[in-house]
Amino acid sequence: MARIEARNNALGFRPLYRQARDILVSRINDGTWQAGQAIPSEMEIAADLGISPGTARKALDEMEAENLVVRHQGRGTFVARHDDARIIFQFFRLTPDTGEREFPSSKFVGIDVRPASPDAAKILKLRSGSRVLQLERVRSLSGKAAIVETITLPHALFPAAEKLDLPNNLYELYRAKFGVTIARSTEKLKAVAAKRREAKHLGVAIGTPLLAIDRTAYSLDGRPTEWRVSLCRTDTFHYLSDLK
Amino acid sequence: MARIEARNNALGFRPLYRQARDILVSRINDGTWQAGQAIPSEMEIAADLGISPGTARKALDEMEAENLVVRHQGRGTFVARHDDARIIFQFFRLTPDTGEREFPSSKFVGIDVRPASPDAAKILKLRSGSRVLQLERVRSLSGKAAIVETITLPHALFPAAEKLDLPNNLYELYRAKFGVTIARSTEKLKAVAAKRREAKHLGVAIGTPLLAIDRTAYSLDGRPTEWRVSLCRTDTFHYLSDLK
DNA sequence: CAGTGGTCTAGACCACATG
DNA sequence: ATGTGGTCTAGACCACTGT
Repeated sequence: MARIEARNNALGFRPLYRQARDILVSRINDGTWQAGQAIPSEMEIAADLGISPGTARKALDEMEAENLVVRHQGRGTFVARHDDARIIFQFFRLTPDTGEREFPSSKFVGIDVRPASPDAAKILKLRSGSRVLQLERVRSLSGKAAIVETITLPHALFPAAEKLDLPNNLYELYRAKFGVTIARSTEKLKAVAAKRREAKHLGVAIGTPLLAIDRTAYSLDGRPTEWRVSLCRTDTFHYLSDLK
Repeated sequence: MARIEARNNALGFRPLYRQARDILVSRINDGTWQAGQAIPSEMEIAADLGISPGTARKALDEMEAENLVVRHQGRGTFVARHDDARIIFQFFRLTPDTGEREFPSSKFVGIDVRPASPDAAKILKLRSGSRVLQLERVRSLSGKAAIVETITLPHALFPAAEKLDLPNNLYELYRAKFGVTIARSTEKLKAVAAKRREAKHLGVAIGTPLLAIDRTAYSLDGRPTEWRVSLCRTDTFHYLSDLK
């Protein structure tokens, strides 16, 4: 169907399996294959793209390593969903000191559309002054307010989102309603003192040390798509980081 | 040389390439292949183990993903060194807010051998009361004191280490002098208020929010080998975490 | 049983580094 | 020119899931 050139020696050599990966990713990206659905078998993909099964398999190996697909022996290969537990915990690292990892609940305390601040414009690569959607929420773990969070999104990518009933799992919303899949993110962590606003929301004294997480999240096409600043109390929680 | 059984169907099936990986890892672990050295070519390994080159390659793929070896097209495969920049930054995530990542300098301020605290014994899986080596140091980035660090090691694994001249890069020391290779680690992060001791070392006011990093590091054989608590000022630095 | 992904093999050729 | 790792192919068989 979509034959790939094997050789492109001049200055840029892209392996066949990576070209194949890009084609398969674009089919997820453009909605041809929806989250949770099975994609064609390795043999079919190989035939479609005019490559050998081993090469198609290597493309899928990469996509599995990137958490874009999930494979089940004997069943097939499926587009990853953001509500699979392991995908959620890919991004959510705050954990109770005792007990199991847990998905937080959310209460939105602010939703509005405004011109992008210089910081927001820079991080999201927007023209300064273009409109952004700003969400504020308080998240709880084990029934205890743990996180005060400000989320900034390009309004052009999420039109009229401010009129929706916002769910707990935003990344699943981005995908389902706006066709935006968050693939990876970068977080910068600092320790800061609680100011009046967050102290009130979290029920701690002003000046209490909080963990500030400054996250930029990137969609499948590699563009920065969400800016999120989270202030977390860490008296009974911690941020878990595995270095491999 | 060391033939592997292909089939072991009864209740535990271990792929050939993983059995091969384990054999290769043990050769790094026992010092047969030293850090920085080239290991035999894929063809030689395949012949040695009585497997096909593709299977040997897959074993090496895994080891490369685990940062145990580094491959260079046309040159060969080499045992990873902890002084390779990318291996250092695998574990050291504190970064100046402006500018490039940088390796910190160290000044040791305390070295002694003592009975393990209950916490230390639990984390390092030691009998309570067995002896541990405890190191304290202050680390600087861009010439500015940034981290106060307490490192706890099983004394039995690092005999007479307290008499050595301790270098900046401890993981390279562990490997070179004691044959212990640190392969991965887990970090728990919290925001805490500076107490008198760390405030003095870092030149900040008591009560300043600091980032506390509680790291347990595991050696090649999977056993907890080092416990490290780092208190970091994050006014001009941040902890970088990539979520993929 | 058929169909899927997972493992393993065997060999050809390409890209890169070194002598 | 040689040897290394990297890519690609083609096919066999194994393990698992559903019908």
